[in-house]
Order: sequence, then structure tokens, then C-alpha cells
Amino acid sequence: MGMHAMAMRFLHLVEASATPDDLAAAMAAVTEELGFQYFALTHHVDILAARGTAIRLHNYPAQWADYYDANVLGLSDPVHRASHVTSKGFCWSSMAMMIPLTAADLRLLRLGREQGLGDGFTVPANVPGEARGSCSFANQAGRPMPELMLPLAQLAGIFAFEAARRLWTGRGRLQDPRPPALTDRQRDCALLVGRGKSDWEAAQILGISEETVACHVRQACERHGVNKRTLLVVQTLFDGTLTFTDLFRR
Amino acid sequence: MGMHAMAMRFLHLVEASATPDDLAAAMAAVTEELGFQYFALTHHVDILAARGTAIRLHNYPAQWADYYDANVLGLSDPVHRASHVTSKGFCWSSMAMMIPLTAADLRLLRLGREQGLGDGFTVPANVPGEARGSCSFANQAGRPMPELMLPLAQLAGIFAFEAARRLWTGRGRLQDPRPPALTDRQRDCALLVGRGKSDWEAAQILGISEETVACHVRQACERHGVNKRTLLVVQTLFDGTLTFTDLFRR
DNA sequence: GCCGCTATCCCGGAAAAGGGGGATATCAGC
DNA sequence: GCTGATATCCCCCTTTTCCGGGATAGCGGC
Repeated sequence: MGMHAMAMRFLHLVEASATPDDLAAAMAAVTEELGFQYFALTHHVDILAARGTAIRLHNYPAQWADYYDANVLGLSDPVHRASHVTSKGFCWSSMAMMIPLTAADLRLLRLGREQGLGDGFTVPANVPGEARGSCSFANQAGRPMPELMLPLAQLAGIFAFEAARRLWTGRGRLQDPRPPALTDRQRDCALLVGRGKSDWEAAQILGISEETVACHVRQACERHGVNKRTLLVVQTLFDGTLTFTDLFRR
Repeated sequence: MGMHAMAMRFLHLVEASATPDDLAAAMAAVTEELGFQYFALTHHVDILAARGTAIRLHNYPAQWADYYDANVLGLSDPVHRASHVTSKGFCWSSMAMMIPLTAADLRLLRLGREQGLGDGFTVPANVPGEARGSCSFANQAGRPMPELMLPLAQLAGIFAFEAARRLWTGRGRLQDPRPPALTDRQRDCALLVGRGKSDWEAAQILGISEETVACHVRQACERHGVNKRTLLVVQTLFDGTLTFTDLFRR
């Protein structure tokens, strides 16, 4: 089968998943087709503390997963750290060229190998403002890295993570309860609020009166069903009305 | 040629680029092979203000690029905002389902069409702590979207952005190295601030006095060099100290 | 033992935000 | 011509934040 056909089939497989279990089954199949044994689709958080709110699917050996969770490795795992310095998938063997590996990192990697984990390929999945995440594929120690499949693994990782985001948060769903749109002026004001300006300062910048700014901010808050400017900023950042790039310009 | 061969050729093409001009030439070739006419590989910043420190390569019509830069659209462009809410490439036609489009957004899209830009496909490229970026491919209005090439376009976009990062990294990175760490209690307070609680409410929740909360909030603000609780929330969200998942979790 | 960091609590004044109440003008759509 | 949405401006009052001061106590490192 050609690569395009495989890519589309992976996409449809993971997009058809209606539950995390579905997705896990789909990923197990995809992983096998890619020439890997293990997959891990996860947010980089303390998975025990996050309790179901964070993405977490894998078919790693249970023993390894337990050790991993018990030591909150989701936060310090060098594979995850490396995935924070690139937007492209990478082989674990090249991690050392991406981030400095500490003694603890090397111990962890050695321990993983002892428990049967060999080389792997990790696709970063970073969405601004959300927990960082990734999709990894790995093999038992000794099995060769399926080099020819890496472009497909990159695609599969992205598709899988988006499918997981859809299942976990409902975001990315392509038919929606649409978030309340703000008027241009309300967005202007929300932007300045997000930059920490007072109503008076925003008024100077926009060349209007303080009361008008306060009015726009209040109405923007109403649309988002909140009563604090801080929450307005959080909501607008979350729904994409504002971005960090907007807030930090200049 | 098979899809895998094309993907690898794209990868080698962009990785072989030694200068931005090389990369632009490589991208022009890739774009054509993908069935598109235009590409834009860019950080989402005020490109005139960023002056060479930000990635910016494209072959859009000059007239459009000038208008775009003059109006600092790199920051408010709905295509860019949409690329901040996903990690997967998307067609511009599905943007309305991803983010709320304001009147200004619709005006901008109409203007683009008038200047010959039709539908496009944008690959987000987000690396935590760096400016958000993306790689877009677009066609003249009227030309069909090359659906079969979209998986390849996704890969090409990622490869290209990483190649650009490699080229630009030598000329100054866009990140500050060390986000100020908060103490546990400061983080607790920042979290409650991000949930819109007043100091008094946070005090009730944490079982301490209002003044103590105010003190933690103030010190957390100091560490981030800000003087408003709204900015504290923005900063902690940006640097990953807090995530939306934290804020919305109950 | 001292120092720095953390966490806790307290005060007071100035500034800002939050939540009411109004008003007028424009513009698009029916 | 009316209606609704938008944008603008004004007043008042309460609550909250912001920014100076303070103080005490535990804990870990040098």
C-alpha cells in the first residue's frame, strides 16, 4: 500500500474513534503497521495528579508505566524535554544533540532499556496555552528503527494527538458550540486588558474615554459569562480570540 | 514518484539549505510540486518590529505582503490565530469552525481574495517558549485544493519550519532562557487568580488569610516582572507554569 | 549561629475594577 | 421608518487590587 493511502487510513482510523478505548485500539494497529511495538500518547503532566483530565494512552509494559507514574516522570522525562525544543519528530538516539542529558536522564534511559524499551521516535504536539504533549513510538531493545516509516509515524503522531484532544476536551471538533465572538472594539479592549493596561491607559491608547473602555470590557465579559477581566483574558486566550503573540507584540 | 520518496526529497532539500535564500528557492520548488502556488513560512510577530530575528519567508504577491506588514497582520491574522488552537495542518475553509471570526477577519479574507489568494493549507509550528509560527501553502482563487497532497504538505511544512529555525537560530533566538519558577504556594495562588478568585476567596479556599494570599500574589508578580494579576496569569500560562487544563479542572 | 527563603499575618491609603443607572449617533437590515 | 447592534460618553457607589510599610516562625545551607 502506498504511503498516501496509509496516511489517510491512519487519519480515518483515529478520527473514527469515539472513546479513548477505541483510540487505544486504533493506535495499537497503527503502531504495528508502522513497524513499532509500543506507543504512548500523552500530555506532559503529573498524570496521577491530573486524574483523567490529561491525555494518557499507551501500551508500554505495565511495570514501566507504574514506575514512570510513581516518579512523576511525565514532567522530567528527557524525551518530553527534547520534544519541547522542536516541532519535528525525532529519534531518541538524537536526543543528546537536542538537550543536555543529566545523569538522572541517563539512569532513566538505562532503566527503560533494562525493562525492554529500545529506541523510539517521538512527535511533539504543542498547542499554545495547553499542556505540552507528544506521541511516541518505540521498540523493544534490539529491534531496528523502521526508518522508512518515520514520515508516516510523524503524520500518525499528529493525527493521533489531535484525535485525543478531540476526545479529551471536545476542542478541535469540527462542528461546534461556537464560542462567543467579540466585536472588533471589544477585542481591542480585551487585548489591552491582556497586556495589563488599566481602563484609563487603554482609553489613552485607543483615543476614547475611560468609560467607553470599561463598557466594552464589561460587555466582552458578559459574552463570555465571566465577571473578572482576568477571566476574560483567560477565556479569549483559550478560545483563540486572543493569542500570546497578540499580547506580547512590541 | 511515491509519497515517501517525495517526503524524503523535501526533507533533504530544505535541510540542505544554507541560507534563507536557499530555503526560499527550495520552498518554491516544494510548493509547486505539492500543487500550490504560494508559500509563507513565518513567525507570528510584528515582522517590521522583529527586524530579522523572526522567521519570514514567502512568495506571496508583493502587494499583499506590503499591505500585510504595514497593518501588522502577522499578529491578528485569523489563519495564525487558528494555527494556535491545533497541532495539525488545516484548510483555511475550516477556520470558522476553529476560532470565532470577527468582522475585521472577514474583511481581511475578502481583501486577500480580491488580491488573488484563494484557499490554503496551514501547518502550525509551535515550540514552547518561542514565537508561534506556521507554514502555509496557498493557491490563486479558483484553483482547486490539492487534497491528495495535504499529508505531504503537512510534512513539508514541519520540515521547512525546522529548517528555518536552524537557519535563524544562529542569528538570535526568540526566547528568554529561564522562566522564573514560583514557590508552591505562589503557584497555588496564581492558579486561583487564574480562576478569577479574589484574594478573599482564595484565602477561604486555601484556609489562610487574605493578606497572605495578597502577599503570595504580589511576590509571584514580582518574579515575573509584572504588576497586575492579569499579567501574572498570562505569563504563567505562557511559560507553562499554569495550563488551561489546570484552570478549568475542578 | 546566621542568612536566605518560605509562609504566615497585619495596617492603611490610593488606584482601579465591578456593577448599576443613564444618553446619543451611526449603520445595516427589514 | 423602525429595530438591533455597535460605539461613544457621563455619573455614582462599592469592592477589590496595588503598593508602601511592618512582624513572626520554620527550615536548610554555609
